[in-house]
Amino acid sequence: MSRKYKKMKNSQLYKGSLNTIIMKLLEENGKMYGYEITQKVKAITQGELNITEGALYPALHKLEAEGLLDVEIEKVDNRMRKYYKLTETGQKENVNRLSELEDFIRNMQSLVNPSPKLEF
Amino acid sequence: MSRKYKKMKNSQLYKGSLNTIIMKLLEENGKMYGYEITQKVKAITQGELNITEGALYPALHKLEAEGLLDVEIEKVDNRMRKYYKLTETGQKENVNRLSELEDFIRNMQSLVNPSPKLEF
DNA sequence: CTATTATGTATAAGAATCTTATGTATATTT
DNA sequence: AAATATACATAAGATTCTTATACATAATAG
Repeated sequence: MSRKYKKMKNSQLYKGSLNTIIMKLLEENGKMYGYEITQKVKAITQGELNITEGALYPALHKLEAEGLLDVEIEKVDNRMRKYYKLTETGQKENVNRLSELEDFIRNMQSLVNPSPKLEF
Repeated sequence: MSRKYKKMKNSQLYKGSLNTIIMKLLEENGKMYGYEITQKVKAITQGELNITEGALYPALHKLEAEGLLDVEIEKVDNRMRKYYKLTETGQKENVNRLSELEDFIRNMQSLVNPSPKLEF
């Protein structure tokens, strides 16, 4: 019964980007555990994106089930940690997803920031 | 019984961005009808993002119900068109959403393209 | 010292958004 | 004459997320 009310309400825009974020962070850091990922994301985005456990853990389990992540359990200070890292398949898939993300960002910028109409 | 198979499977990344896209296009073009929006988006993204009717029409109806869009029916060539435009509230809300989108893009770039670690 | 907060994982119920599949109808092109 | 393009609409199911719990230990605050 800890877990104080944390009203986060991330922008809907982040919906669908969690898997890509997880995989990119794992690529970058080698291995990470769930709680560490939430803290890292919060730090990088200066508190703007707060990944909830209810979203994170199912996502990690799914990526593992799909063979994109490997898990390795450690016990630190008597507390359990599940370290995740990309499998080889995961590394290949990560390349695709980052490429998709670049396309996505480029397309969103085209939509929102159209090249100005030329005046004659 | 037309409707040829159109397998689109947009990247999950676009999930959550439809409302923002709609409102931005309406701000830019004054008024648009549904089908026009799908074609415009396809053109701008060079075919990479294909908005489905099953997503678009419910989204338009919801934005209208929320008071962000106004609708105006016209008949062109004996075919119905429902033109949508931003209400005043919608214009204000659009500013917020575009600002959220900028933050989102910035954050995603930070996550994916971190500033290189300095070496000493 | 005891209550809260931080660290750490997990799942279930429900909301929100989207894909896929239809349905209806007219205009245009093949 | 048939297929495609234009134009709207909704329902079923999938996916992803929020919110609310649950359990457990370590560290900090009052």
